[in-house]
Amino acid sequence: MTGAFYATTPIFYVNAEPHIGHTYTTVVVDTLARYHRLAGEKTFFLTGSDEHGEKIAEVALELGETPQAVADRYSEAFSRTWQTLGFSFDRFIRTTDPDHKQVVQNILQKIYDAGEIDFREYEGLYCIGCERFFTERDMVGGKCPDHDRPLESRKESNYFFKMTHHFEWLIDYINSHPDFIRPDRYRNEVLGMLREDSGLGDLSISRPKSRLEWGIELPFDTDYICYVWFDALINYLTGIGYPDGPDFATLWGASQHFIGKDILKPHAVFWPCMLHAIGLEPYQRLNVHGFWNVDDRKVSKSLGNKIDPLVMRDKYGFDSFRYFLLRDMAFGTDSDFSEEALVTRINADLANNLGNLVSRTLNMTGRFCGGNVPEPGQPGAQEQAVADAAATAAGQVDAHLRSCEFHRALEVIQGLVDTVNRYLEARAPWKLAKQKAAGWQAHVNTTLYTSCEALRVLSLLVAPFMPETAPKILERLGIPDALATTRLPDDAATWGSLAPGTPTSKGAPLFPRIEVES
RNA sequence: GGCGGUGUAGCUCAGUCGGUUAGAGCGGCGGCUUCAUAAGCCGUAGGUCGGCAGUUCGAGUCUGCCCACCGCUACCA
Repeated sequence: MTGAFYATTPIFYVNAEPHIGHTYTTVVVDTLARYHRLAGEKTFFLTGSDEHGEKIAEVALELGETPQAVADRYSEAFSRTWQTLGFSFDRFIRTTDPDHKQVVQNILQKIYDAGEIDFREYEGLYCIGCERFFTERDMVGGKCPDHDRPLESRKESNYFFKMTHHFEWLIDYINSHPDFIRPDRYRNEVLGMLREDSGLGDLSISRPKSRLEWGIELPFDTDYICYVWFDALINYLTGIGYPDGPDFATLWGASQHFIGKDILKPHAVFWPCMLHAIGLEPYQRLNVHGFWNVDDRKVSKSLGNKIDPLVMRDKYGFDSFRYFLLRDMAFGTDSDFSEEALVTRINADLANNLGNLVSRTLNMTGRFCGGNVPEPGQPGAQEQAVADAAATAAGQVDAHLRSCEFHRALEVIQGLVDTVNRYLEARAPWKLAKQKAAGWQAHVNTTLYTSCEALRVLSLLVAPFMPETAPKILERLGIPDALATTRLPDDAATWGSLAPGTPTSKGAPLFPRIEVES
């Protein structure tokens, strides 16, 4: 086992149902986790739910239930959906988990003892929706612009994490570690946030119990609970056994967070400062992606244009949906989702190209080679070209995945499919089989061996992206358990491991073409 | 107002250190083919590279200004 990979999604606030944004982040991390596992790295994939705070307490009050009961139900909805979609997470953490509570309290006490926390009085206008105080300039017409609800005047004494003391260090760290936050555009934004005139101050990390009881109690003042972000971010440590779990050091040294751009500030500023105060190395990397717009508009409750991943799964198959999400968004930028674009992509890439290549290859293997992987003859220049293309593709997919260029990786895979389709066209085994000229069988055998072997490579390369599809192809190639022993990228780059004589089966179309009524 | 981003073929986008005829996919059109999911292959489609000016032997690719959209941020109200 070489290398390690620890990847996280945000923990999702449990007052909403999973939509395309949550799903995208999780698809990204799932794909990477699967790849790194296939690469033989020690891999841990963490996702979960964020359950404390006023919104949950409010809902509980309205329903006459306990906050815990509300959180249980919402969290269950998330975790069940994630399981149904087949995500390969290693733990679904909840901020109400006992070990998390303990870790948060340990850390609070630790940095309190280190003098990193102040007690201050603060007065201001507060939005329950945002769970934060507003300054005059933040509000629009006396209301919170995001939640369109009146602000409440509050005067509170609270505990503050002396975050600003760490800014100088953080600026230096970001400047000396170019890959700490990527893509670059977000790195620049963070540096902007940290400029002296940005107004970013110390971080309030508590709420008095008189206002809110639903949270983790401060160990040094039982009249207070911990503010949500401080609580939530620490899940990334709890999830892998901080402080002395057996894998903690290894995994933390290989930690990568994946977030949407809306929560850049807590992850790029609060969190590194917290880690610095705790005395831990910063996470290895923060990966920030853009938003999916739907039908050219922002996703919003009022528009009702949320995309439910379960509906997409039932309608198109989740592998196809995953493929679209990863293929049509350049990581970091915003993209547009529409069912029309989804169908176009599925038909072009999956039905017409990949799926059809599987069909024609295995059909001919059945008709012209008795259904078994044929014994190839001496490879010629054409065969060598296909083998070279496969090896090149394996290396490129590896590189692109490691730099979060999923769309590029899938382009490369699609390019390999094109290469094999062109190869078949050039070899035209169906012609040879019909004419039955001298030596036709050897020619056809070599051709179909090459094509079958290319399918084997394609299956491996596609496995992290489409975890349901890859095993289906491998099963038809007669090697259903291949993934269990696969090491990427080498096993995809090494030509010729498909054994002649292996029985194949044609099967139904993997991606039936979707006909749209017009 | 400041900072940053984006603006390239009908659509989605590539275009590294400036260099000969500006590229890909999808769609459209023409042809070939029939093993395959009416799939595949080949060939095409002639876009003032947002606008103007400048630097240069030469700019999509650098500079300035302007326009449009987006993000962050500031201030005024």
